[in-house]
Amino acid sequence: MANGPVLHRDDPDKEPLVGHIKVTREDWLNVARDILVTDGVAEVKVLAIGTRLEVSRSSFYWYFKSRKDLLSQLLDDWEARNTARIEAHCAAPAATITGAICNFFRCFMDPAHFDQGLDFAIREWSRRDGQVRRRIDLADKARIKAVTAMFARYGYDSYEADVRARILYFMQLGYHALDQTEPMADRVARTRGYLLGFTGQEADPAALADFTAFAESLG
Amino acid sequence: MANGPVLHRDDPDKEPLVGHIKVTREDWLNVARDILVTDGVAEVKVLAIGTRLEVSRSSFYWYFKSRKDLLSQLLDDWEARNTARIEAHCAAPAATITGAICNFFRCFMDPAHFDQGLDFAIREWSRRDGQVRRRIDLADKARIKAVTAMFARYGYDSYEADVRARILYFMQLGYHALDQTEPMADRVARTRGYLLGFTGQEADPAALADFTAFAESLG
DNA sequence: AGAGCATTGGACAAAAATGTCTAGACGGAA
DNA sequence: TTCCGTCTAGACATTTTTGTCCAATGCTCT
Repeated sequence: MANGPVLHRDDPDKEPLVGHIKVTREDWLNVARDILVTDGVAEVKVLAIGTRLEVSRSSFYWYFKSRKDLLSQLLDDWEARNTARIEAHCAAPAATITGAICNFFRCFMDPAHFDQGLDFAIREWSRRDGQVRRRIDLADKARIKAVTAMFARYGYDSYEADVRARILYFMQLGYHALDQTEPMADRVARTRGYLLGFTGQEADPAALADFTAFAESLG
Repeated sequence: MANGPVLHRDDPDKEPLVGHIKVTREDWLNVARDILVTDGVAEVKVLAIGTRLEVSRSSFYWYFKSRKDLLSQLLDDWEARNTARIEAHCAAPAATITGAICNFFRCFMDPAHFDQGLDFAIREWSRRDGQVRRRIDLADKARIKAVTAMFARYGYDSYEADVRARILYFMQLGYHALDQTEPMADRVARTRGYLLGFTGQEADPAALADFTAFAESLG
């Protein structure tokens, strides 16, 4: 999607090349990012990108040292795009926590503000690459910190703000991280609070005891 | 992980081949599944599997027509494993809905009952393959139907059971589906109920109005 | 118009991955 | 033991993808 420029075509018999527009480094990056999002990192191939840009692979190696170099720059690009957006939206003023949460949602709804597909694709990529994984983890920490601060602004104490931030953030992102190292007990405990509230049983101490016993039995 | 058999080695100077155990179709399938889970479908390569099994690629083509054929059989295998387990756990008897939800959780905690990594890997795979996507969609429908029936057994009406089933199911699986076609308004509306309950503001009509207006403004 | 740089095409090489074919090893049945 | 069906190694062919090199083209500036 969304790679504007049509490119250098010097077939002698074709168009006289009036609107000749060169393929830029950004063009390569844009197409690469699109393929990363739709097909995964394994499909980000030099020839495929070049074909879509209607140029040979040669010019790729003008802008990038290698395929590996391209992937690295793709990561830099993502880092500069998404995390700062979330932080900004969380910091936006609102009269109530409800309004602030709406602000948070808005961030994810405008592709100009946040590319959800890109975030997803890189999260998937991180599963197979330790380097990428480390950068994702740092980004998540920074983002959750921002959401926590948002809740804290409306009077939630440290613990309450943190739990709400994590659930809100992971509900929205789809909890793709799926941290296999996190003990199941923690996930149950965290989910417990939500379920009790949602099922309208928060006043029922028996149900709370059930869940608590269950979570502790996992230790 | 977990590929027991060591294999045919007929180096004349090595071991006399006493415990000769052949590589079976299941061995190929097991290693392929493991690679699918840890590295994604793109990394499921004939040579890689063969190396891990310590046989040449030749015998692969004895059991499978092609790489494509292997992937197809991997899908069949997954279908037979996971969905039925969820349905069984949801149908298990429990005194209260709280207990039933605990049963549901247990299903995901025992790798013998449900391979979460496999489910995740295939969900990811489905993003790039329409055929796979269709099978995942059918599986999700069947599973949510089972969870809905579970809530219904404890007195929730049709709508309430369905909403709770979806949230419980997707919270647990991590909402990997991330259906891009589902309107954002629907997601907000669905999440709204949760958030209102969780933040303890369900008694606040102003907050409810805020969310409702927001969801409707997305029309 | 000419010089110089940025960019590109196309030829070449090499690596990685799939698939085919054949000879042969192994074990069980005749 | 011999024979046959099952399974495997290794050679060969092909396709896909990456990376290198160099000549040539178009643009910009003079």
